[in-house]
Amino acid sequence: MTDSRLSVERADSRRIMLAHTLRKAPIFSGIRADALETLALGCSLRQVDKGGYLFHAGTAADGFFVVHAGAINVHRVTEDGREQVIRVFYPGESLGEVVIAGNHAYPASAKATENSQVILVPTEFFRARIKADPDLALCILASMSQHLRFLVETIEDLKLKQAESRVAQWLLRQLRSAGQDPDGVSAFDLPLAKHLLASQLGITSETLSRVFARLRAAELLAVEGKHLRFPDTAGLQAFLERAEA
Amino acid sequence: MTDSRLSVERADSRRIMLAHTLRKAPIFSGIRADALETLALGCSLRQVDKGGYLFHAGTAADGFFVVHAGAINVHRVTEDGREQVIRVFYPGESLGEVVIAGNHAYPASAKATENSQVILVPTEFFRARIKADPDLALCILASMSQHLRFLVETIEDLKLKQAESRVAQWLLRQLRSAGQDPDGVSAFDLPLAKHLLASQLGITSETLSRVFARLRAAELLAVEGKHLRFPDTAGLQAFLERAEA
DNA sequence: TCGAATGGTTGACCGGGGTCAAGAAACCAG
DNA sequence: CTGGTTTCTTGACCCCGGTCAACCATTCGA
Repeated sequence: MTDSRLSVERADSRRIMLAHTLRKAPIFSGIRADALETLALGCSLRQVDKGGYLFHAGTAADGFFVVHAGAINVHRVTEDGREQVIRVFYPGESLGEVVIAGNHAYPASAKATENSQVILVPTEFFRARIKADPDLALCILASMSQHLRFLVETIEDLKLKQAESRVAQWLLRQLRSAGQDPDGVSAFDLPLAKHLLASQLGITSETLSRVFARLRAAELLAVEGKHLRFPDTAGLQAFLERAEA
Repeated sequence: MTDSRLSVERADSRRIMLAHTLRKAPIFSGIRADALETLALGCSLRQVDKGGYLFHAGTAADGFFVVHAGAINVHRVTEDGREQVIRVFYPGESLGEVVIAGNHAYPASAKATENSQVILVPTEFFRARIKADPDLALCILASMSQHLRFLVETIEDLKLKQAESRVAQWLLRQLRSAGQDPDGVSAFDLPLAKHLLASQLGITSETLSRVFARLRAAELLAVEGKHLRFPDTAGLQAFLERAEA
């Protein structure tokens, strides 16, 4: 029965791969390795091509997701078709945990902005796992807290700050999370298309272009395609503090 | 030892009162009565005068709160002093659950907009209770999911809808949640000052005034101080659908 | 190799809503 | 009633940023 042996091996390596990805996800950082492997047994890997949807706002919930590769754009769409990006998720990050509580649908839509792989953690399966291991509930709680903080800050920014501040702030945050020295010359590559960044910041791509142009004129930024260099991060910081408000 | 007996009786009646309020809070709707009374033992009632703060953004977390009476305004303040209301909470609603996960501070500030009483559920105590009764974690999860949905919708509204739509939408929601027949003549009293409502909707009080004036001109609304009457709710609904975008 | 599609930049225009300022109205305490 | 707050309304003005449109720069499939 070579066939059956083969499929067992495949299932096994798949489980190990899933568990490996789950372990790298911050949401499960507090979970023991064996518990994670058990969890991985109920999960599945989904391939989503660029532009493909993981789910639509208002549709029934399969479960929540952990990004394995690629990038997932979570957004709302109005009746007349305009989009507001809520946030873009990258490998290791989790989204849609909101469906674990209650039988509600997703509050937003999610689509891949590049070819992606995501791990689906099915709602019912995960709920059952929570009963066995209540720590899992705390994982979700912690992750949702993070999301909540992010959303609260976003709301403040959207109404209380202008386009320039939001862009400068975002740039400085990226610099920091890229681990660069905050007061030296540094640079990074944009992880998403500019029009998506614009939407996430609540502005149009035209406005983003103009802000970049102004920062370039002030010699605080150099743009080469997706590659951004910052000749004067301290100056950018000062610019932000001046523009703040 | 009349003194001690008295204090026991006081503590007893206080516990019963707290448990009673907690039972009415949607967040604990799934919890058994005896478990709630145990929970009430670790909680305390706080009086907050109008204008007084429950907590400030960034400060260490005591725990989360359930509103017993009054109204609590959760908001963010920028460095230059401007405020953005995130949401106003009324009796039965809970806020600050975000501090249950992790040792982080509150993401926003909360102050009473009228003399209020709130129940404090201390972080450490509640965490201990979760271990004894994991269902409590699910309560928090459900409540945070609600908040998350609310925030996501707020973000969409702030960027994608105009002042008129937001006001009309808010009015119609209030009408519905006031349990009024949605297609008859109806009315309600504003539960908060107009400038607060304006801030929650992400506009200035001047703009709110102007929107009210326009609705009045269209004979969709009559304003008498805090009392709002709606001679034509169907018309208001139509107005919203027209203005949506 | 050449369109066609996609993404980005720039300019001209304009409108929603913010700001400032002056009243009006409501709400007190004396 | 009266003077002082606080809250709300209305008008005049103007600026940020959205929209529309033209124009590059890349990428990609045929």
